[in-house]
Amino acid sequence: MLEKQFKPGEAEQRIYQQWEDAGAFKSQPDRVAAGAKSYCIVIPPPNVTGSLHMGHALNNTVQDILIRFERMRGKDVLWQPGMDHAGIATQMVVERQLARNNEPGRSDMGRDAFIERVWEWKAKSGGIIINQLRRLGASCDWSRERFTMDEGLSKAVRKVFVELYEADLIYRDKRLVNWDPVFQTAISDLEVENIEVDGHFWHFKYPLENGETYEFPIAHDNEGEPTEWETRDYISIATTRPETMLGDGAVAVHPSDTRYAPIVGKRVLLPLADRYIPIITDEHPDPDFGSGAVKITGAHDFNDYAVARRHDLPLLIIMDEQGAMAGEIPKKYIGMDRFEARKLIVEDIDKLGLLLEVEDKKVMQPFGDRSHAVIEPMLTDQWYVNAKKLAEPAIAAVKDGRTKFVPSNWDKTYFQWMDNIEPWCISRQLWWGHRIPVWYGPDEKVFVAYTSAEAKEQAAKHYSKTVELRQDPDVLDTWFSSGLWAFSTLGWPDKTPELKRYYQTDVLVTGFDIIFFWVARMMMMGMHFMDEVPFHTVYVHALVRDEKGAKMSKSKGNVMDPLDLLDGIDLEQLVDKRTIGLVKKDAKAIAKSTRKEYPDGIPSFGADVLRFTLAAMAAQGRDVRMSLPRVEGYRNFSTKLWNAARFTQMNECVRQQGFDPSSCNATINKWIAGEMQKASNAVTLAIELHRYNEAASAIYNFIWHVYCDWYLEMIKTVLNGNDAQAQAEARAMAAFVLDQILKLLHPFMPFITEELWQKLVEQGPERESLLILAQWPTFSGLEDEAVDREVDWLIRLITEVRSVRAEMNVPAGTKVPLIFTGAGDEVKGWVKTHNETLRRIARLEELSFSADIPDGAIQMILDDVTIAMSLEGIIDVEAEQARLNKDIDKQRGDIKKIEAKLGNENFTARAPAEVVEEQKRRKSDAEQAVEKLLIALKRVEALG
RNA sequence: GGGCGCGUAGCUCAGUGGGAGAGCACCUCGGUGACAUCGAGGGGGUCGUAGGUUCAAUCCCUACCGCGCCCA
Repeated sequence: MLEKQFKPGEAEQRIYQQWEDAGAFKSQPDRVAAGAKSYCIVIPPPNVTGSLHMGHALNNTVQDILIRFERMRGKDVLWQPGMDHAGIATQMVVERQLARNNEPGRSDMGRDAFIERVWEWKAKSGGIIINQLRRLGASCDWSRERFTMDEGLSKAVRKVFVELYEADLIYRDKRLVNWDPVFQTAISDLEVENIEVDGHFWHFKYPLENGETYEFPIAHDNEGEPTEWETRDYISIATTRPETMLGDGAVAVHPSDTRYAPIVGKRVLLPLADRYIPIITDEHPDPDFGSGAVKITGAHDFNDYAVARRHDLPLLIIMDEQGAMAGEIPKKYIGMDRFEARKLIVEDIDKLGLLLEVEDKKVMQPFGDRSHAVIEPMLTDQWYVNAKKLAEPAIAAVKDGRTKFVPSNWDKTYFQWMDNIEPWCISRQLWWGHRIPVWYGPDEKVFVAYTSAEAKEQAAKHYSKTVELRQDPDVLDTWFSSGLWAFSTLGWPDKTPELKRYYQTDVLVTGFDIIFFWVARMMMMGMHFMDEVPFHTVYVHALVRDEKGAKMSKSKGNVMDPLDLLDGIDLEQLVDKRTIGLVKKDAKAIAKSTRKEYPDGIPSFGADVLRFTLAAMAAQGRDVRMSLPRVEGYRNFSTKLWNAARFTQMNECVRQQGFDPSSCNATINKWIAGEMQKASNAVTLAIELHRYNEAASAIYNFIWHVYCDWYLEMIKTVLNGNDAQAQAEARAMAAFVLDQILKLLHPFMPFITEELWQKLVEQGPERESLLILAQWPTFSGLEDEAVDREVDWLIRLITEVRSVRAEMNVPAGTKVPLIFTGAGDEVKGWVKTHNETLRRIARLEELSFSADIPDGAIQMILDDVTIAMSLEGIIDVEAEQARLNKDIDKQRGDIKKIEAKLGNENFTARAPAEVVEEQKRRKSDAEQAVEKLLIALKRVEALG
């Protein structure tokens, strides 16, 4: 006998172990031999430093739904798991650990020792997330787990680098990059977050050479013509970053800006630096913004860099790798931090009498997404991928539909990025990562090779003698290796059977935030090296937000940890967790709101409930708002299923070997067979279309509102009755449908369904396999229109009786007789057949037929039949009149609306015939109802 | 400035060119041999605003208002 409740905490780990022991997660090549298709998903590799958040939970729930679904459909399924090495993040974690332990830092211990240390860290503390994914129920083939720094994947990386270099698609270049002064490495555009902060706009005077002057307009009339001028011996420039002025190479004005026309070509004195720089014209300055004159600091600003290149201006580097002032600038600033220097430079300019004005201004400032340091544009030598070239086939592949985005509008995002793609800077000044396979000779000649031995060989050939080579100290961007993920994990560059079987993979499931980072790069690499798209479908799911729609973030204190929903957490622990590491003021506010929102902490829901909630809320194109009441609702749903199973068990609903659902005689069994077929088709189709919320709601409704609310209720008569044959049929059918329910629900709620699957064998035949390996249901031919009509009538009758009873205050316990008037043979037959069931469910006494409606009865109209509910004693005449009148009004309202339509010639002439027919049918139904209701009303009035 | 998306019941959200839906919340009744994490019944919406297309618009188109995200 089943326990009273399902206990996820106890069951989940046990069941997961069973799956693994049975090898259920492993791919099944033998299925291919038997004619089945292969199906493959590569996991978006989580970060080795990462831990599970709601986004992962949603992402992996969706993947697991697909994987379990296709596995049950008999495909040879591979869900390829793994992690990426997360260059910056991991290096940061280990460096912090060293600092905390007062151990020698990275540079003190040296490169090899440090890398060894990172591996140690990984072995001990890395990859927490993998176990968290297991907790969620993810059925990845863990025997194939890969890591981007594995030997095989590293080999792939080297091959890709060498081949792209040889194809001129990788090159070295001196360009401006985003420089992270904390990690002292270049980072890509995508790793920069632009955030609006409070800043200032400083206005400086740059004096003209030799005290020259010009007339500058300071007032204008309505037409914009200048009316007043002043004589100036300077040009006014404005900047949000004064410290960069030491590196200015020119002042630029727009060619159409007549105000400055007299001084274009002249020179100004660059204050503090005591250099003369030219005034030039360029399209870049906006005449309407600030003074219209812009200082040009080519080596420290992306826009200025472009201007400097156009005009061949000097690129003066005035900062070092840590963001300290350096280079050919006055001695007093050298070595000073950039923000200190900013203050001092403003002061010094002020002292010179050249500070015009300081404005408060919101400025967009670039921050490193890992270090949160202000990013500096820096002129450095880096390695680049010619992304523009690689993007061409990747763009074409989406244009012609070889890869489809779901929902489809994401292709716009993809195109927008790909069409404007910039060279991809792939070198990073880090130690943790794939070392760039480039060696330099004594004369800086570049040798690109798979190994240092090969490089030496090349060099020996080139120089005709043995020379010392120096390997490039840098490593590659992490995304360079994860861009290969879809084929490197399958064994590429070796020609493995897995590569052949699973590439191209099927669906990529991802959040939109990494379309650029990852999807685009996998598309480019896949097209170039495999000559085929890496996946035919990219399913883009939403962001998980809090219940108010805010992005979850530590600083807002609204983060919901998926594991807390699985295991539960008490209030104090939750408060601690949310406030740790925050400044006091924030911590206090967050503690308060947390206490208010979760006065009892969070109860334990288990993985099934979390998964179902995420699936049910994952409507395409909309964010998921995680709310506790919703989670509770789905917990109740799982309990409902559990109790339904207990019910079948108590009633000896035992599965029958080889049971055929089309073999049933009883209407109700035929009906549930049809409903089961509809539900199974709906779930299947919805998953195929990636409409997970629709799939979830189809199975939810079938279980709760069809199987439990009606089917189980209706067969109780038979189950408790004396007809052994009917009883056997109902038992077998109830058990059979429950089995199908477990299968249909399994991709969403794997644990509870597997548990029931196994526990429901106390009687009946053994299971052939675990549920995870059972066959997905497909049915046809089980629907029967006549049966549906009959059961629909029963349901409407019962609902009507219940409704009227409640409305007329007939006590729930009172059994009342029902008299049918005007019933045809069909209805008479139905009533006879289901007599007992009707009496039990609707709490009725005797069901009889009569030509006359008795006086003093409550009257109901069901199609063409009037049904009287006789009560002992007197009915409330007024209430009954009101009830009937209300219904009449409603029906008449409907009739009026329909008449308006039918009276419109355009409608009858142009609308499809079936639509017109439908309206006519509805009208006559309503008229019939009104007619009967009026008679009923008259009868009641006669009483009064 | 460019792009994407969202305004539907008190809340959270589905949905559809032809009779407005769910869950939660709310109100009433109910300890009835699966289930009170339950059952039965009920109230509640001019589907953001204004135009247009159409026989017909909550749905398609346009504009506007409000909100969110991404990119510059």
